[in-house]
Amino acid sequence: MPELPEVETIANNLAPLIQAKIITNVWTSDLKMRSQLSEIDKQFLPGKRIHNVTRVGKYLVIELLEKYLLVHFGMSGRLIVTQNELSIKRAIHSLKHIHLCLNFGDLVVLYQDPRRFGSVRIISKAGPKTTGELSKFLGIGFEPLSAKFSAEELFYMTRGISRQIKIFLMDGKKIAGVGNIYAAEALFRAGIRPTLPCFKLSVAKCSQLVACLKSVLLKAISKGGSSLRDFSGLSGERGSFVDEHLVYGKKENCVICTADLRRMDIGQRTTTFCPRCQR
DNA sequence: AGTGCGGCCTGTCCGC
DNA sequence: TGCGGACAGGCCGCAC
Repeated sequence: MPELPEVETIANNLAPLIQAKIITNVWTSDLKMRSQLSEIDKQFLPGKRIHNVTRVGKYLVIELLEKYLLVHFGMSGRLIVTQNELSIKRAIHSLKHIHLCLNFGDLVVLYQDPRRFGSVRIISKAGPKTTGELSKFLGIGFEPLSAKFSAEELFYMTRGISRQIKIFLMDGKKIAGVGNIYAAEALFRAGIRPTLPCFKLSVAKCSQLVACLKSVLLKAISKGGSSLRDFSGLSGERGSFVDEHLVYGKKENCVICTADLRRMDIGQRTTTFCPRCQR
């Protein structure tokens, strides 16, 4: 389940591999995903050069001269890069759930997504010219690692909001790229109960939460993300941040106070927290 | 406007 | 060993 650190890792790994290269050939499964390339898109891509590979929220942004190719990994999406000694045809036939294949001649980038919650789409730069504008265009909230996302900002954003803080953290229209794993981990590290109504966050708590969210995301990026079930890097390598999860998916006791961790559904998502450390 | 919920998907795991 | 059901959950569309 790629969140910000995983997508950042994918972008960082993919950029040097395909930057300045030209797409020679495109194949799609045409199976229904949240969105997929149209016939026009498919005809457009061949011959186009990759200018840049970045990340906005949980989107992988493959930048061409006139357009953005956006990949959202949903729950189970991943990229696989393969050298072209395997022809496209053989790669598609030997791997299941491939929905997009970008051929660059010397290598092939495959998008694989068993659950098809992901999306692949093309956006014209006629609207959003920069990735900042793209973020606005997509309705994506604050990049949590940007300087603009501060304690003061979070305090301001949460005034008059009654929802539980964990749901707020995971709302991409408010804060970009934070999903179940990093919301749970940041709240644990900040000592904040996931069910706390947003408006009850003090300035001090906002400050802790912003610091913990930033540090947990940065640490995860430095470790290549969390490798859980459906996520692995480009060539199948594992992100090692999974070893540093303190509450997400944990059944052991709290690493700080040894109390039993509690599991509950928050916004239809399983959440683990420490009832003693998180108040 | 803010909020909550259902639906989309299939591989994996667990209990019988 | 085989099978059914629970579970994983980001995002969108919709209703209130």
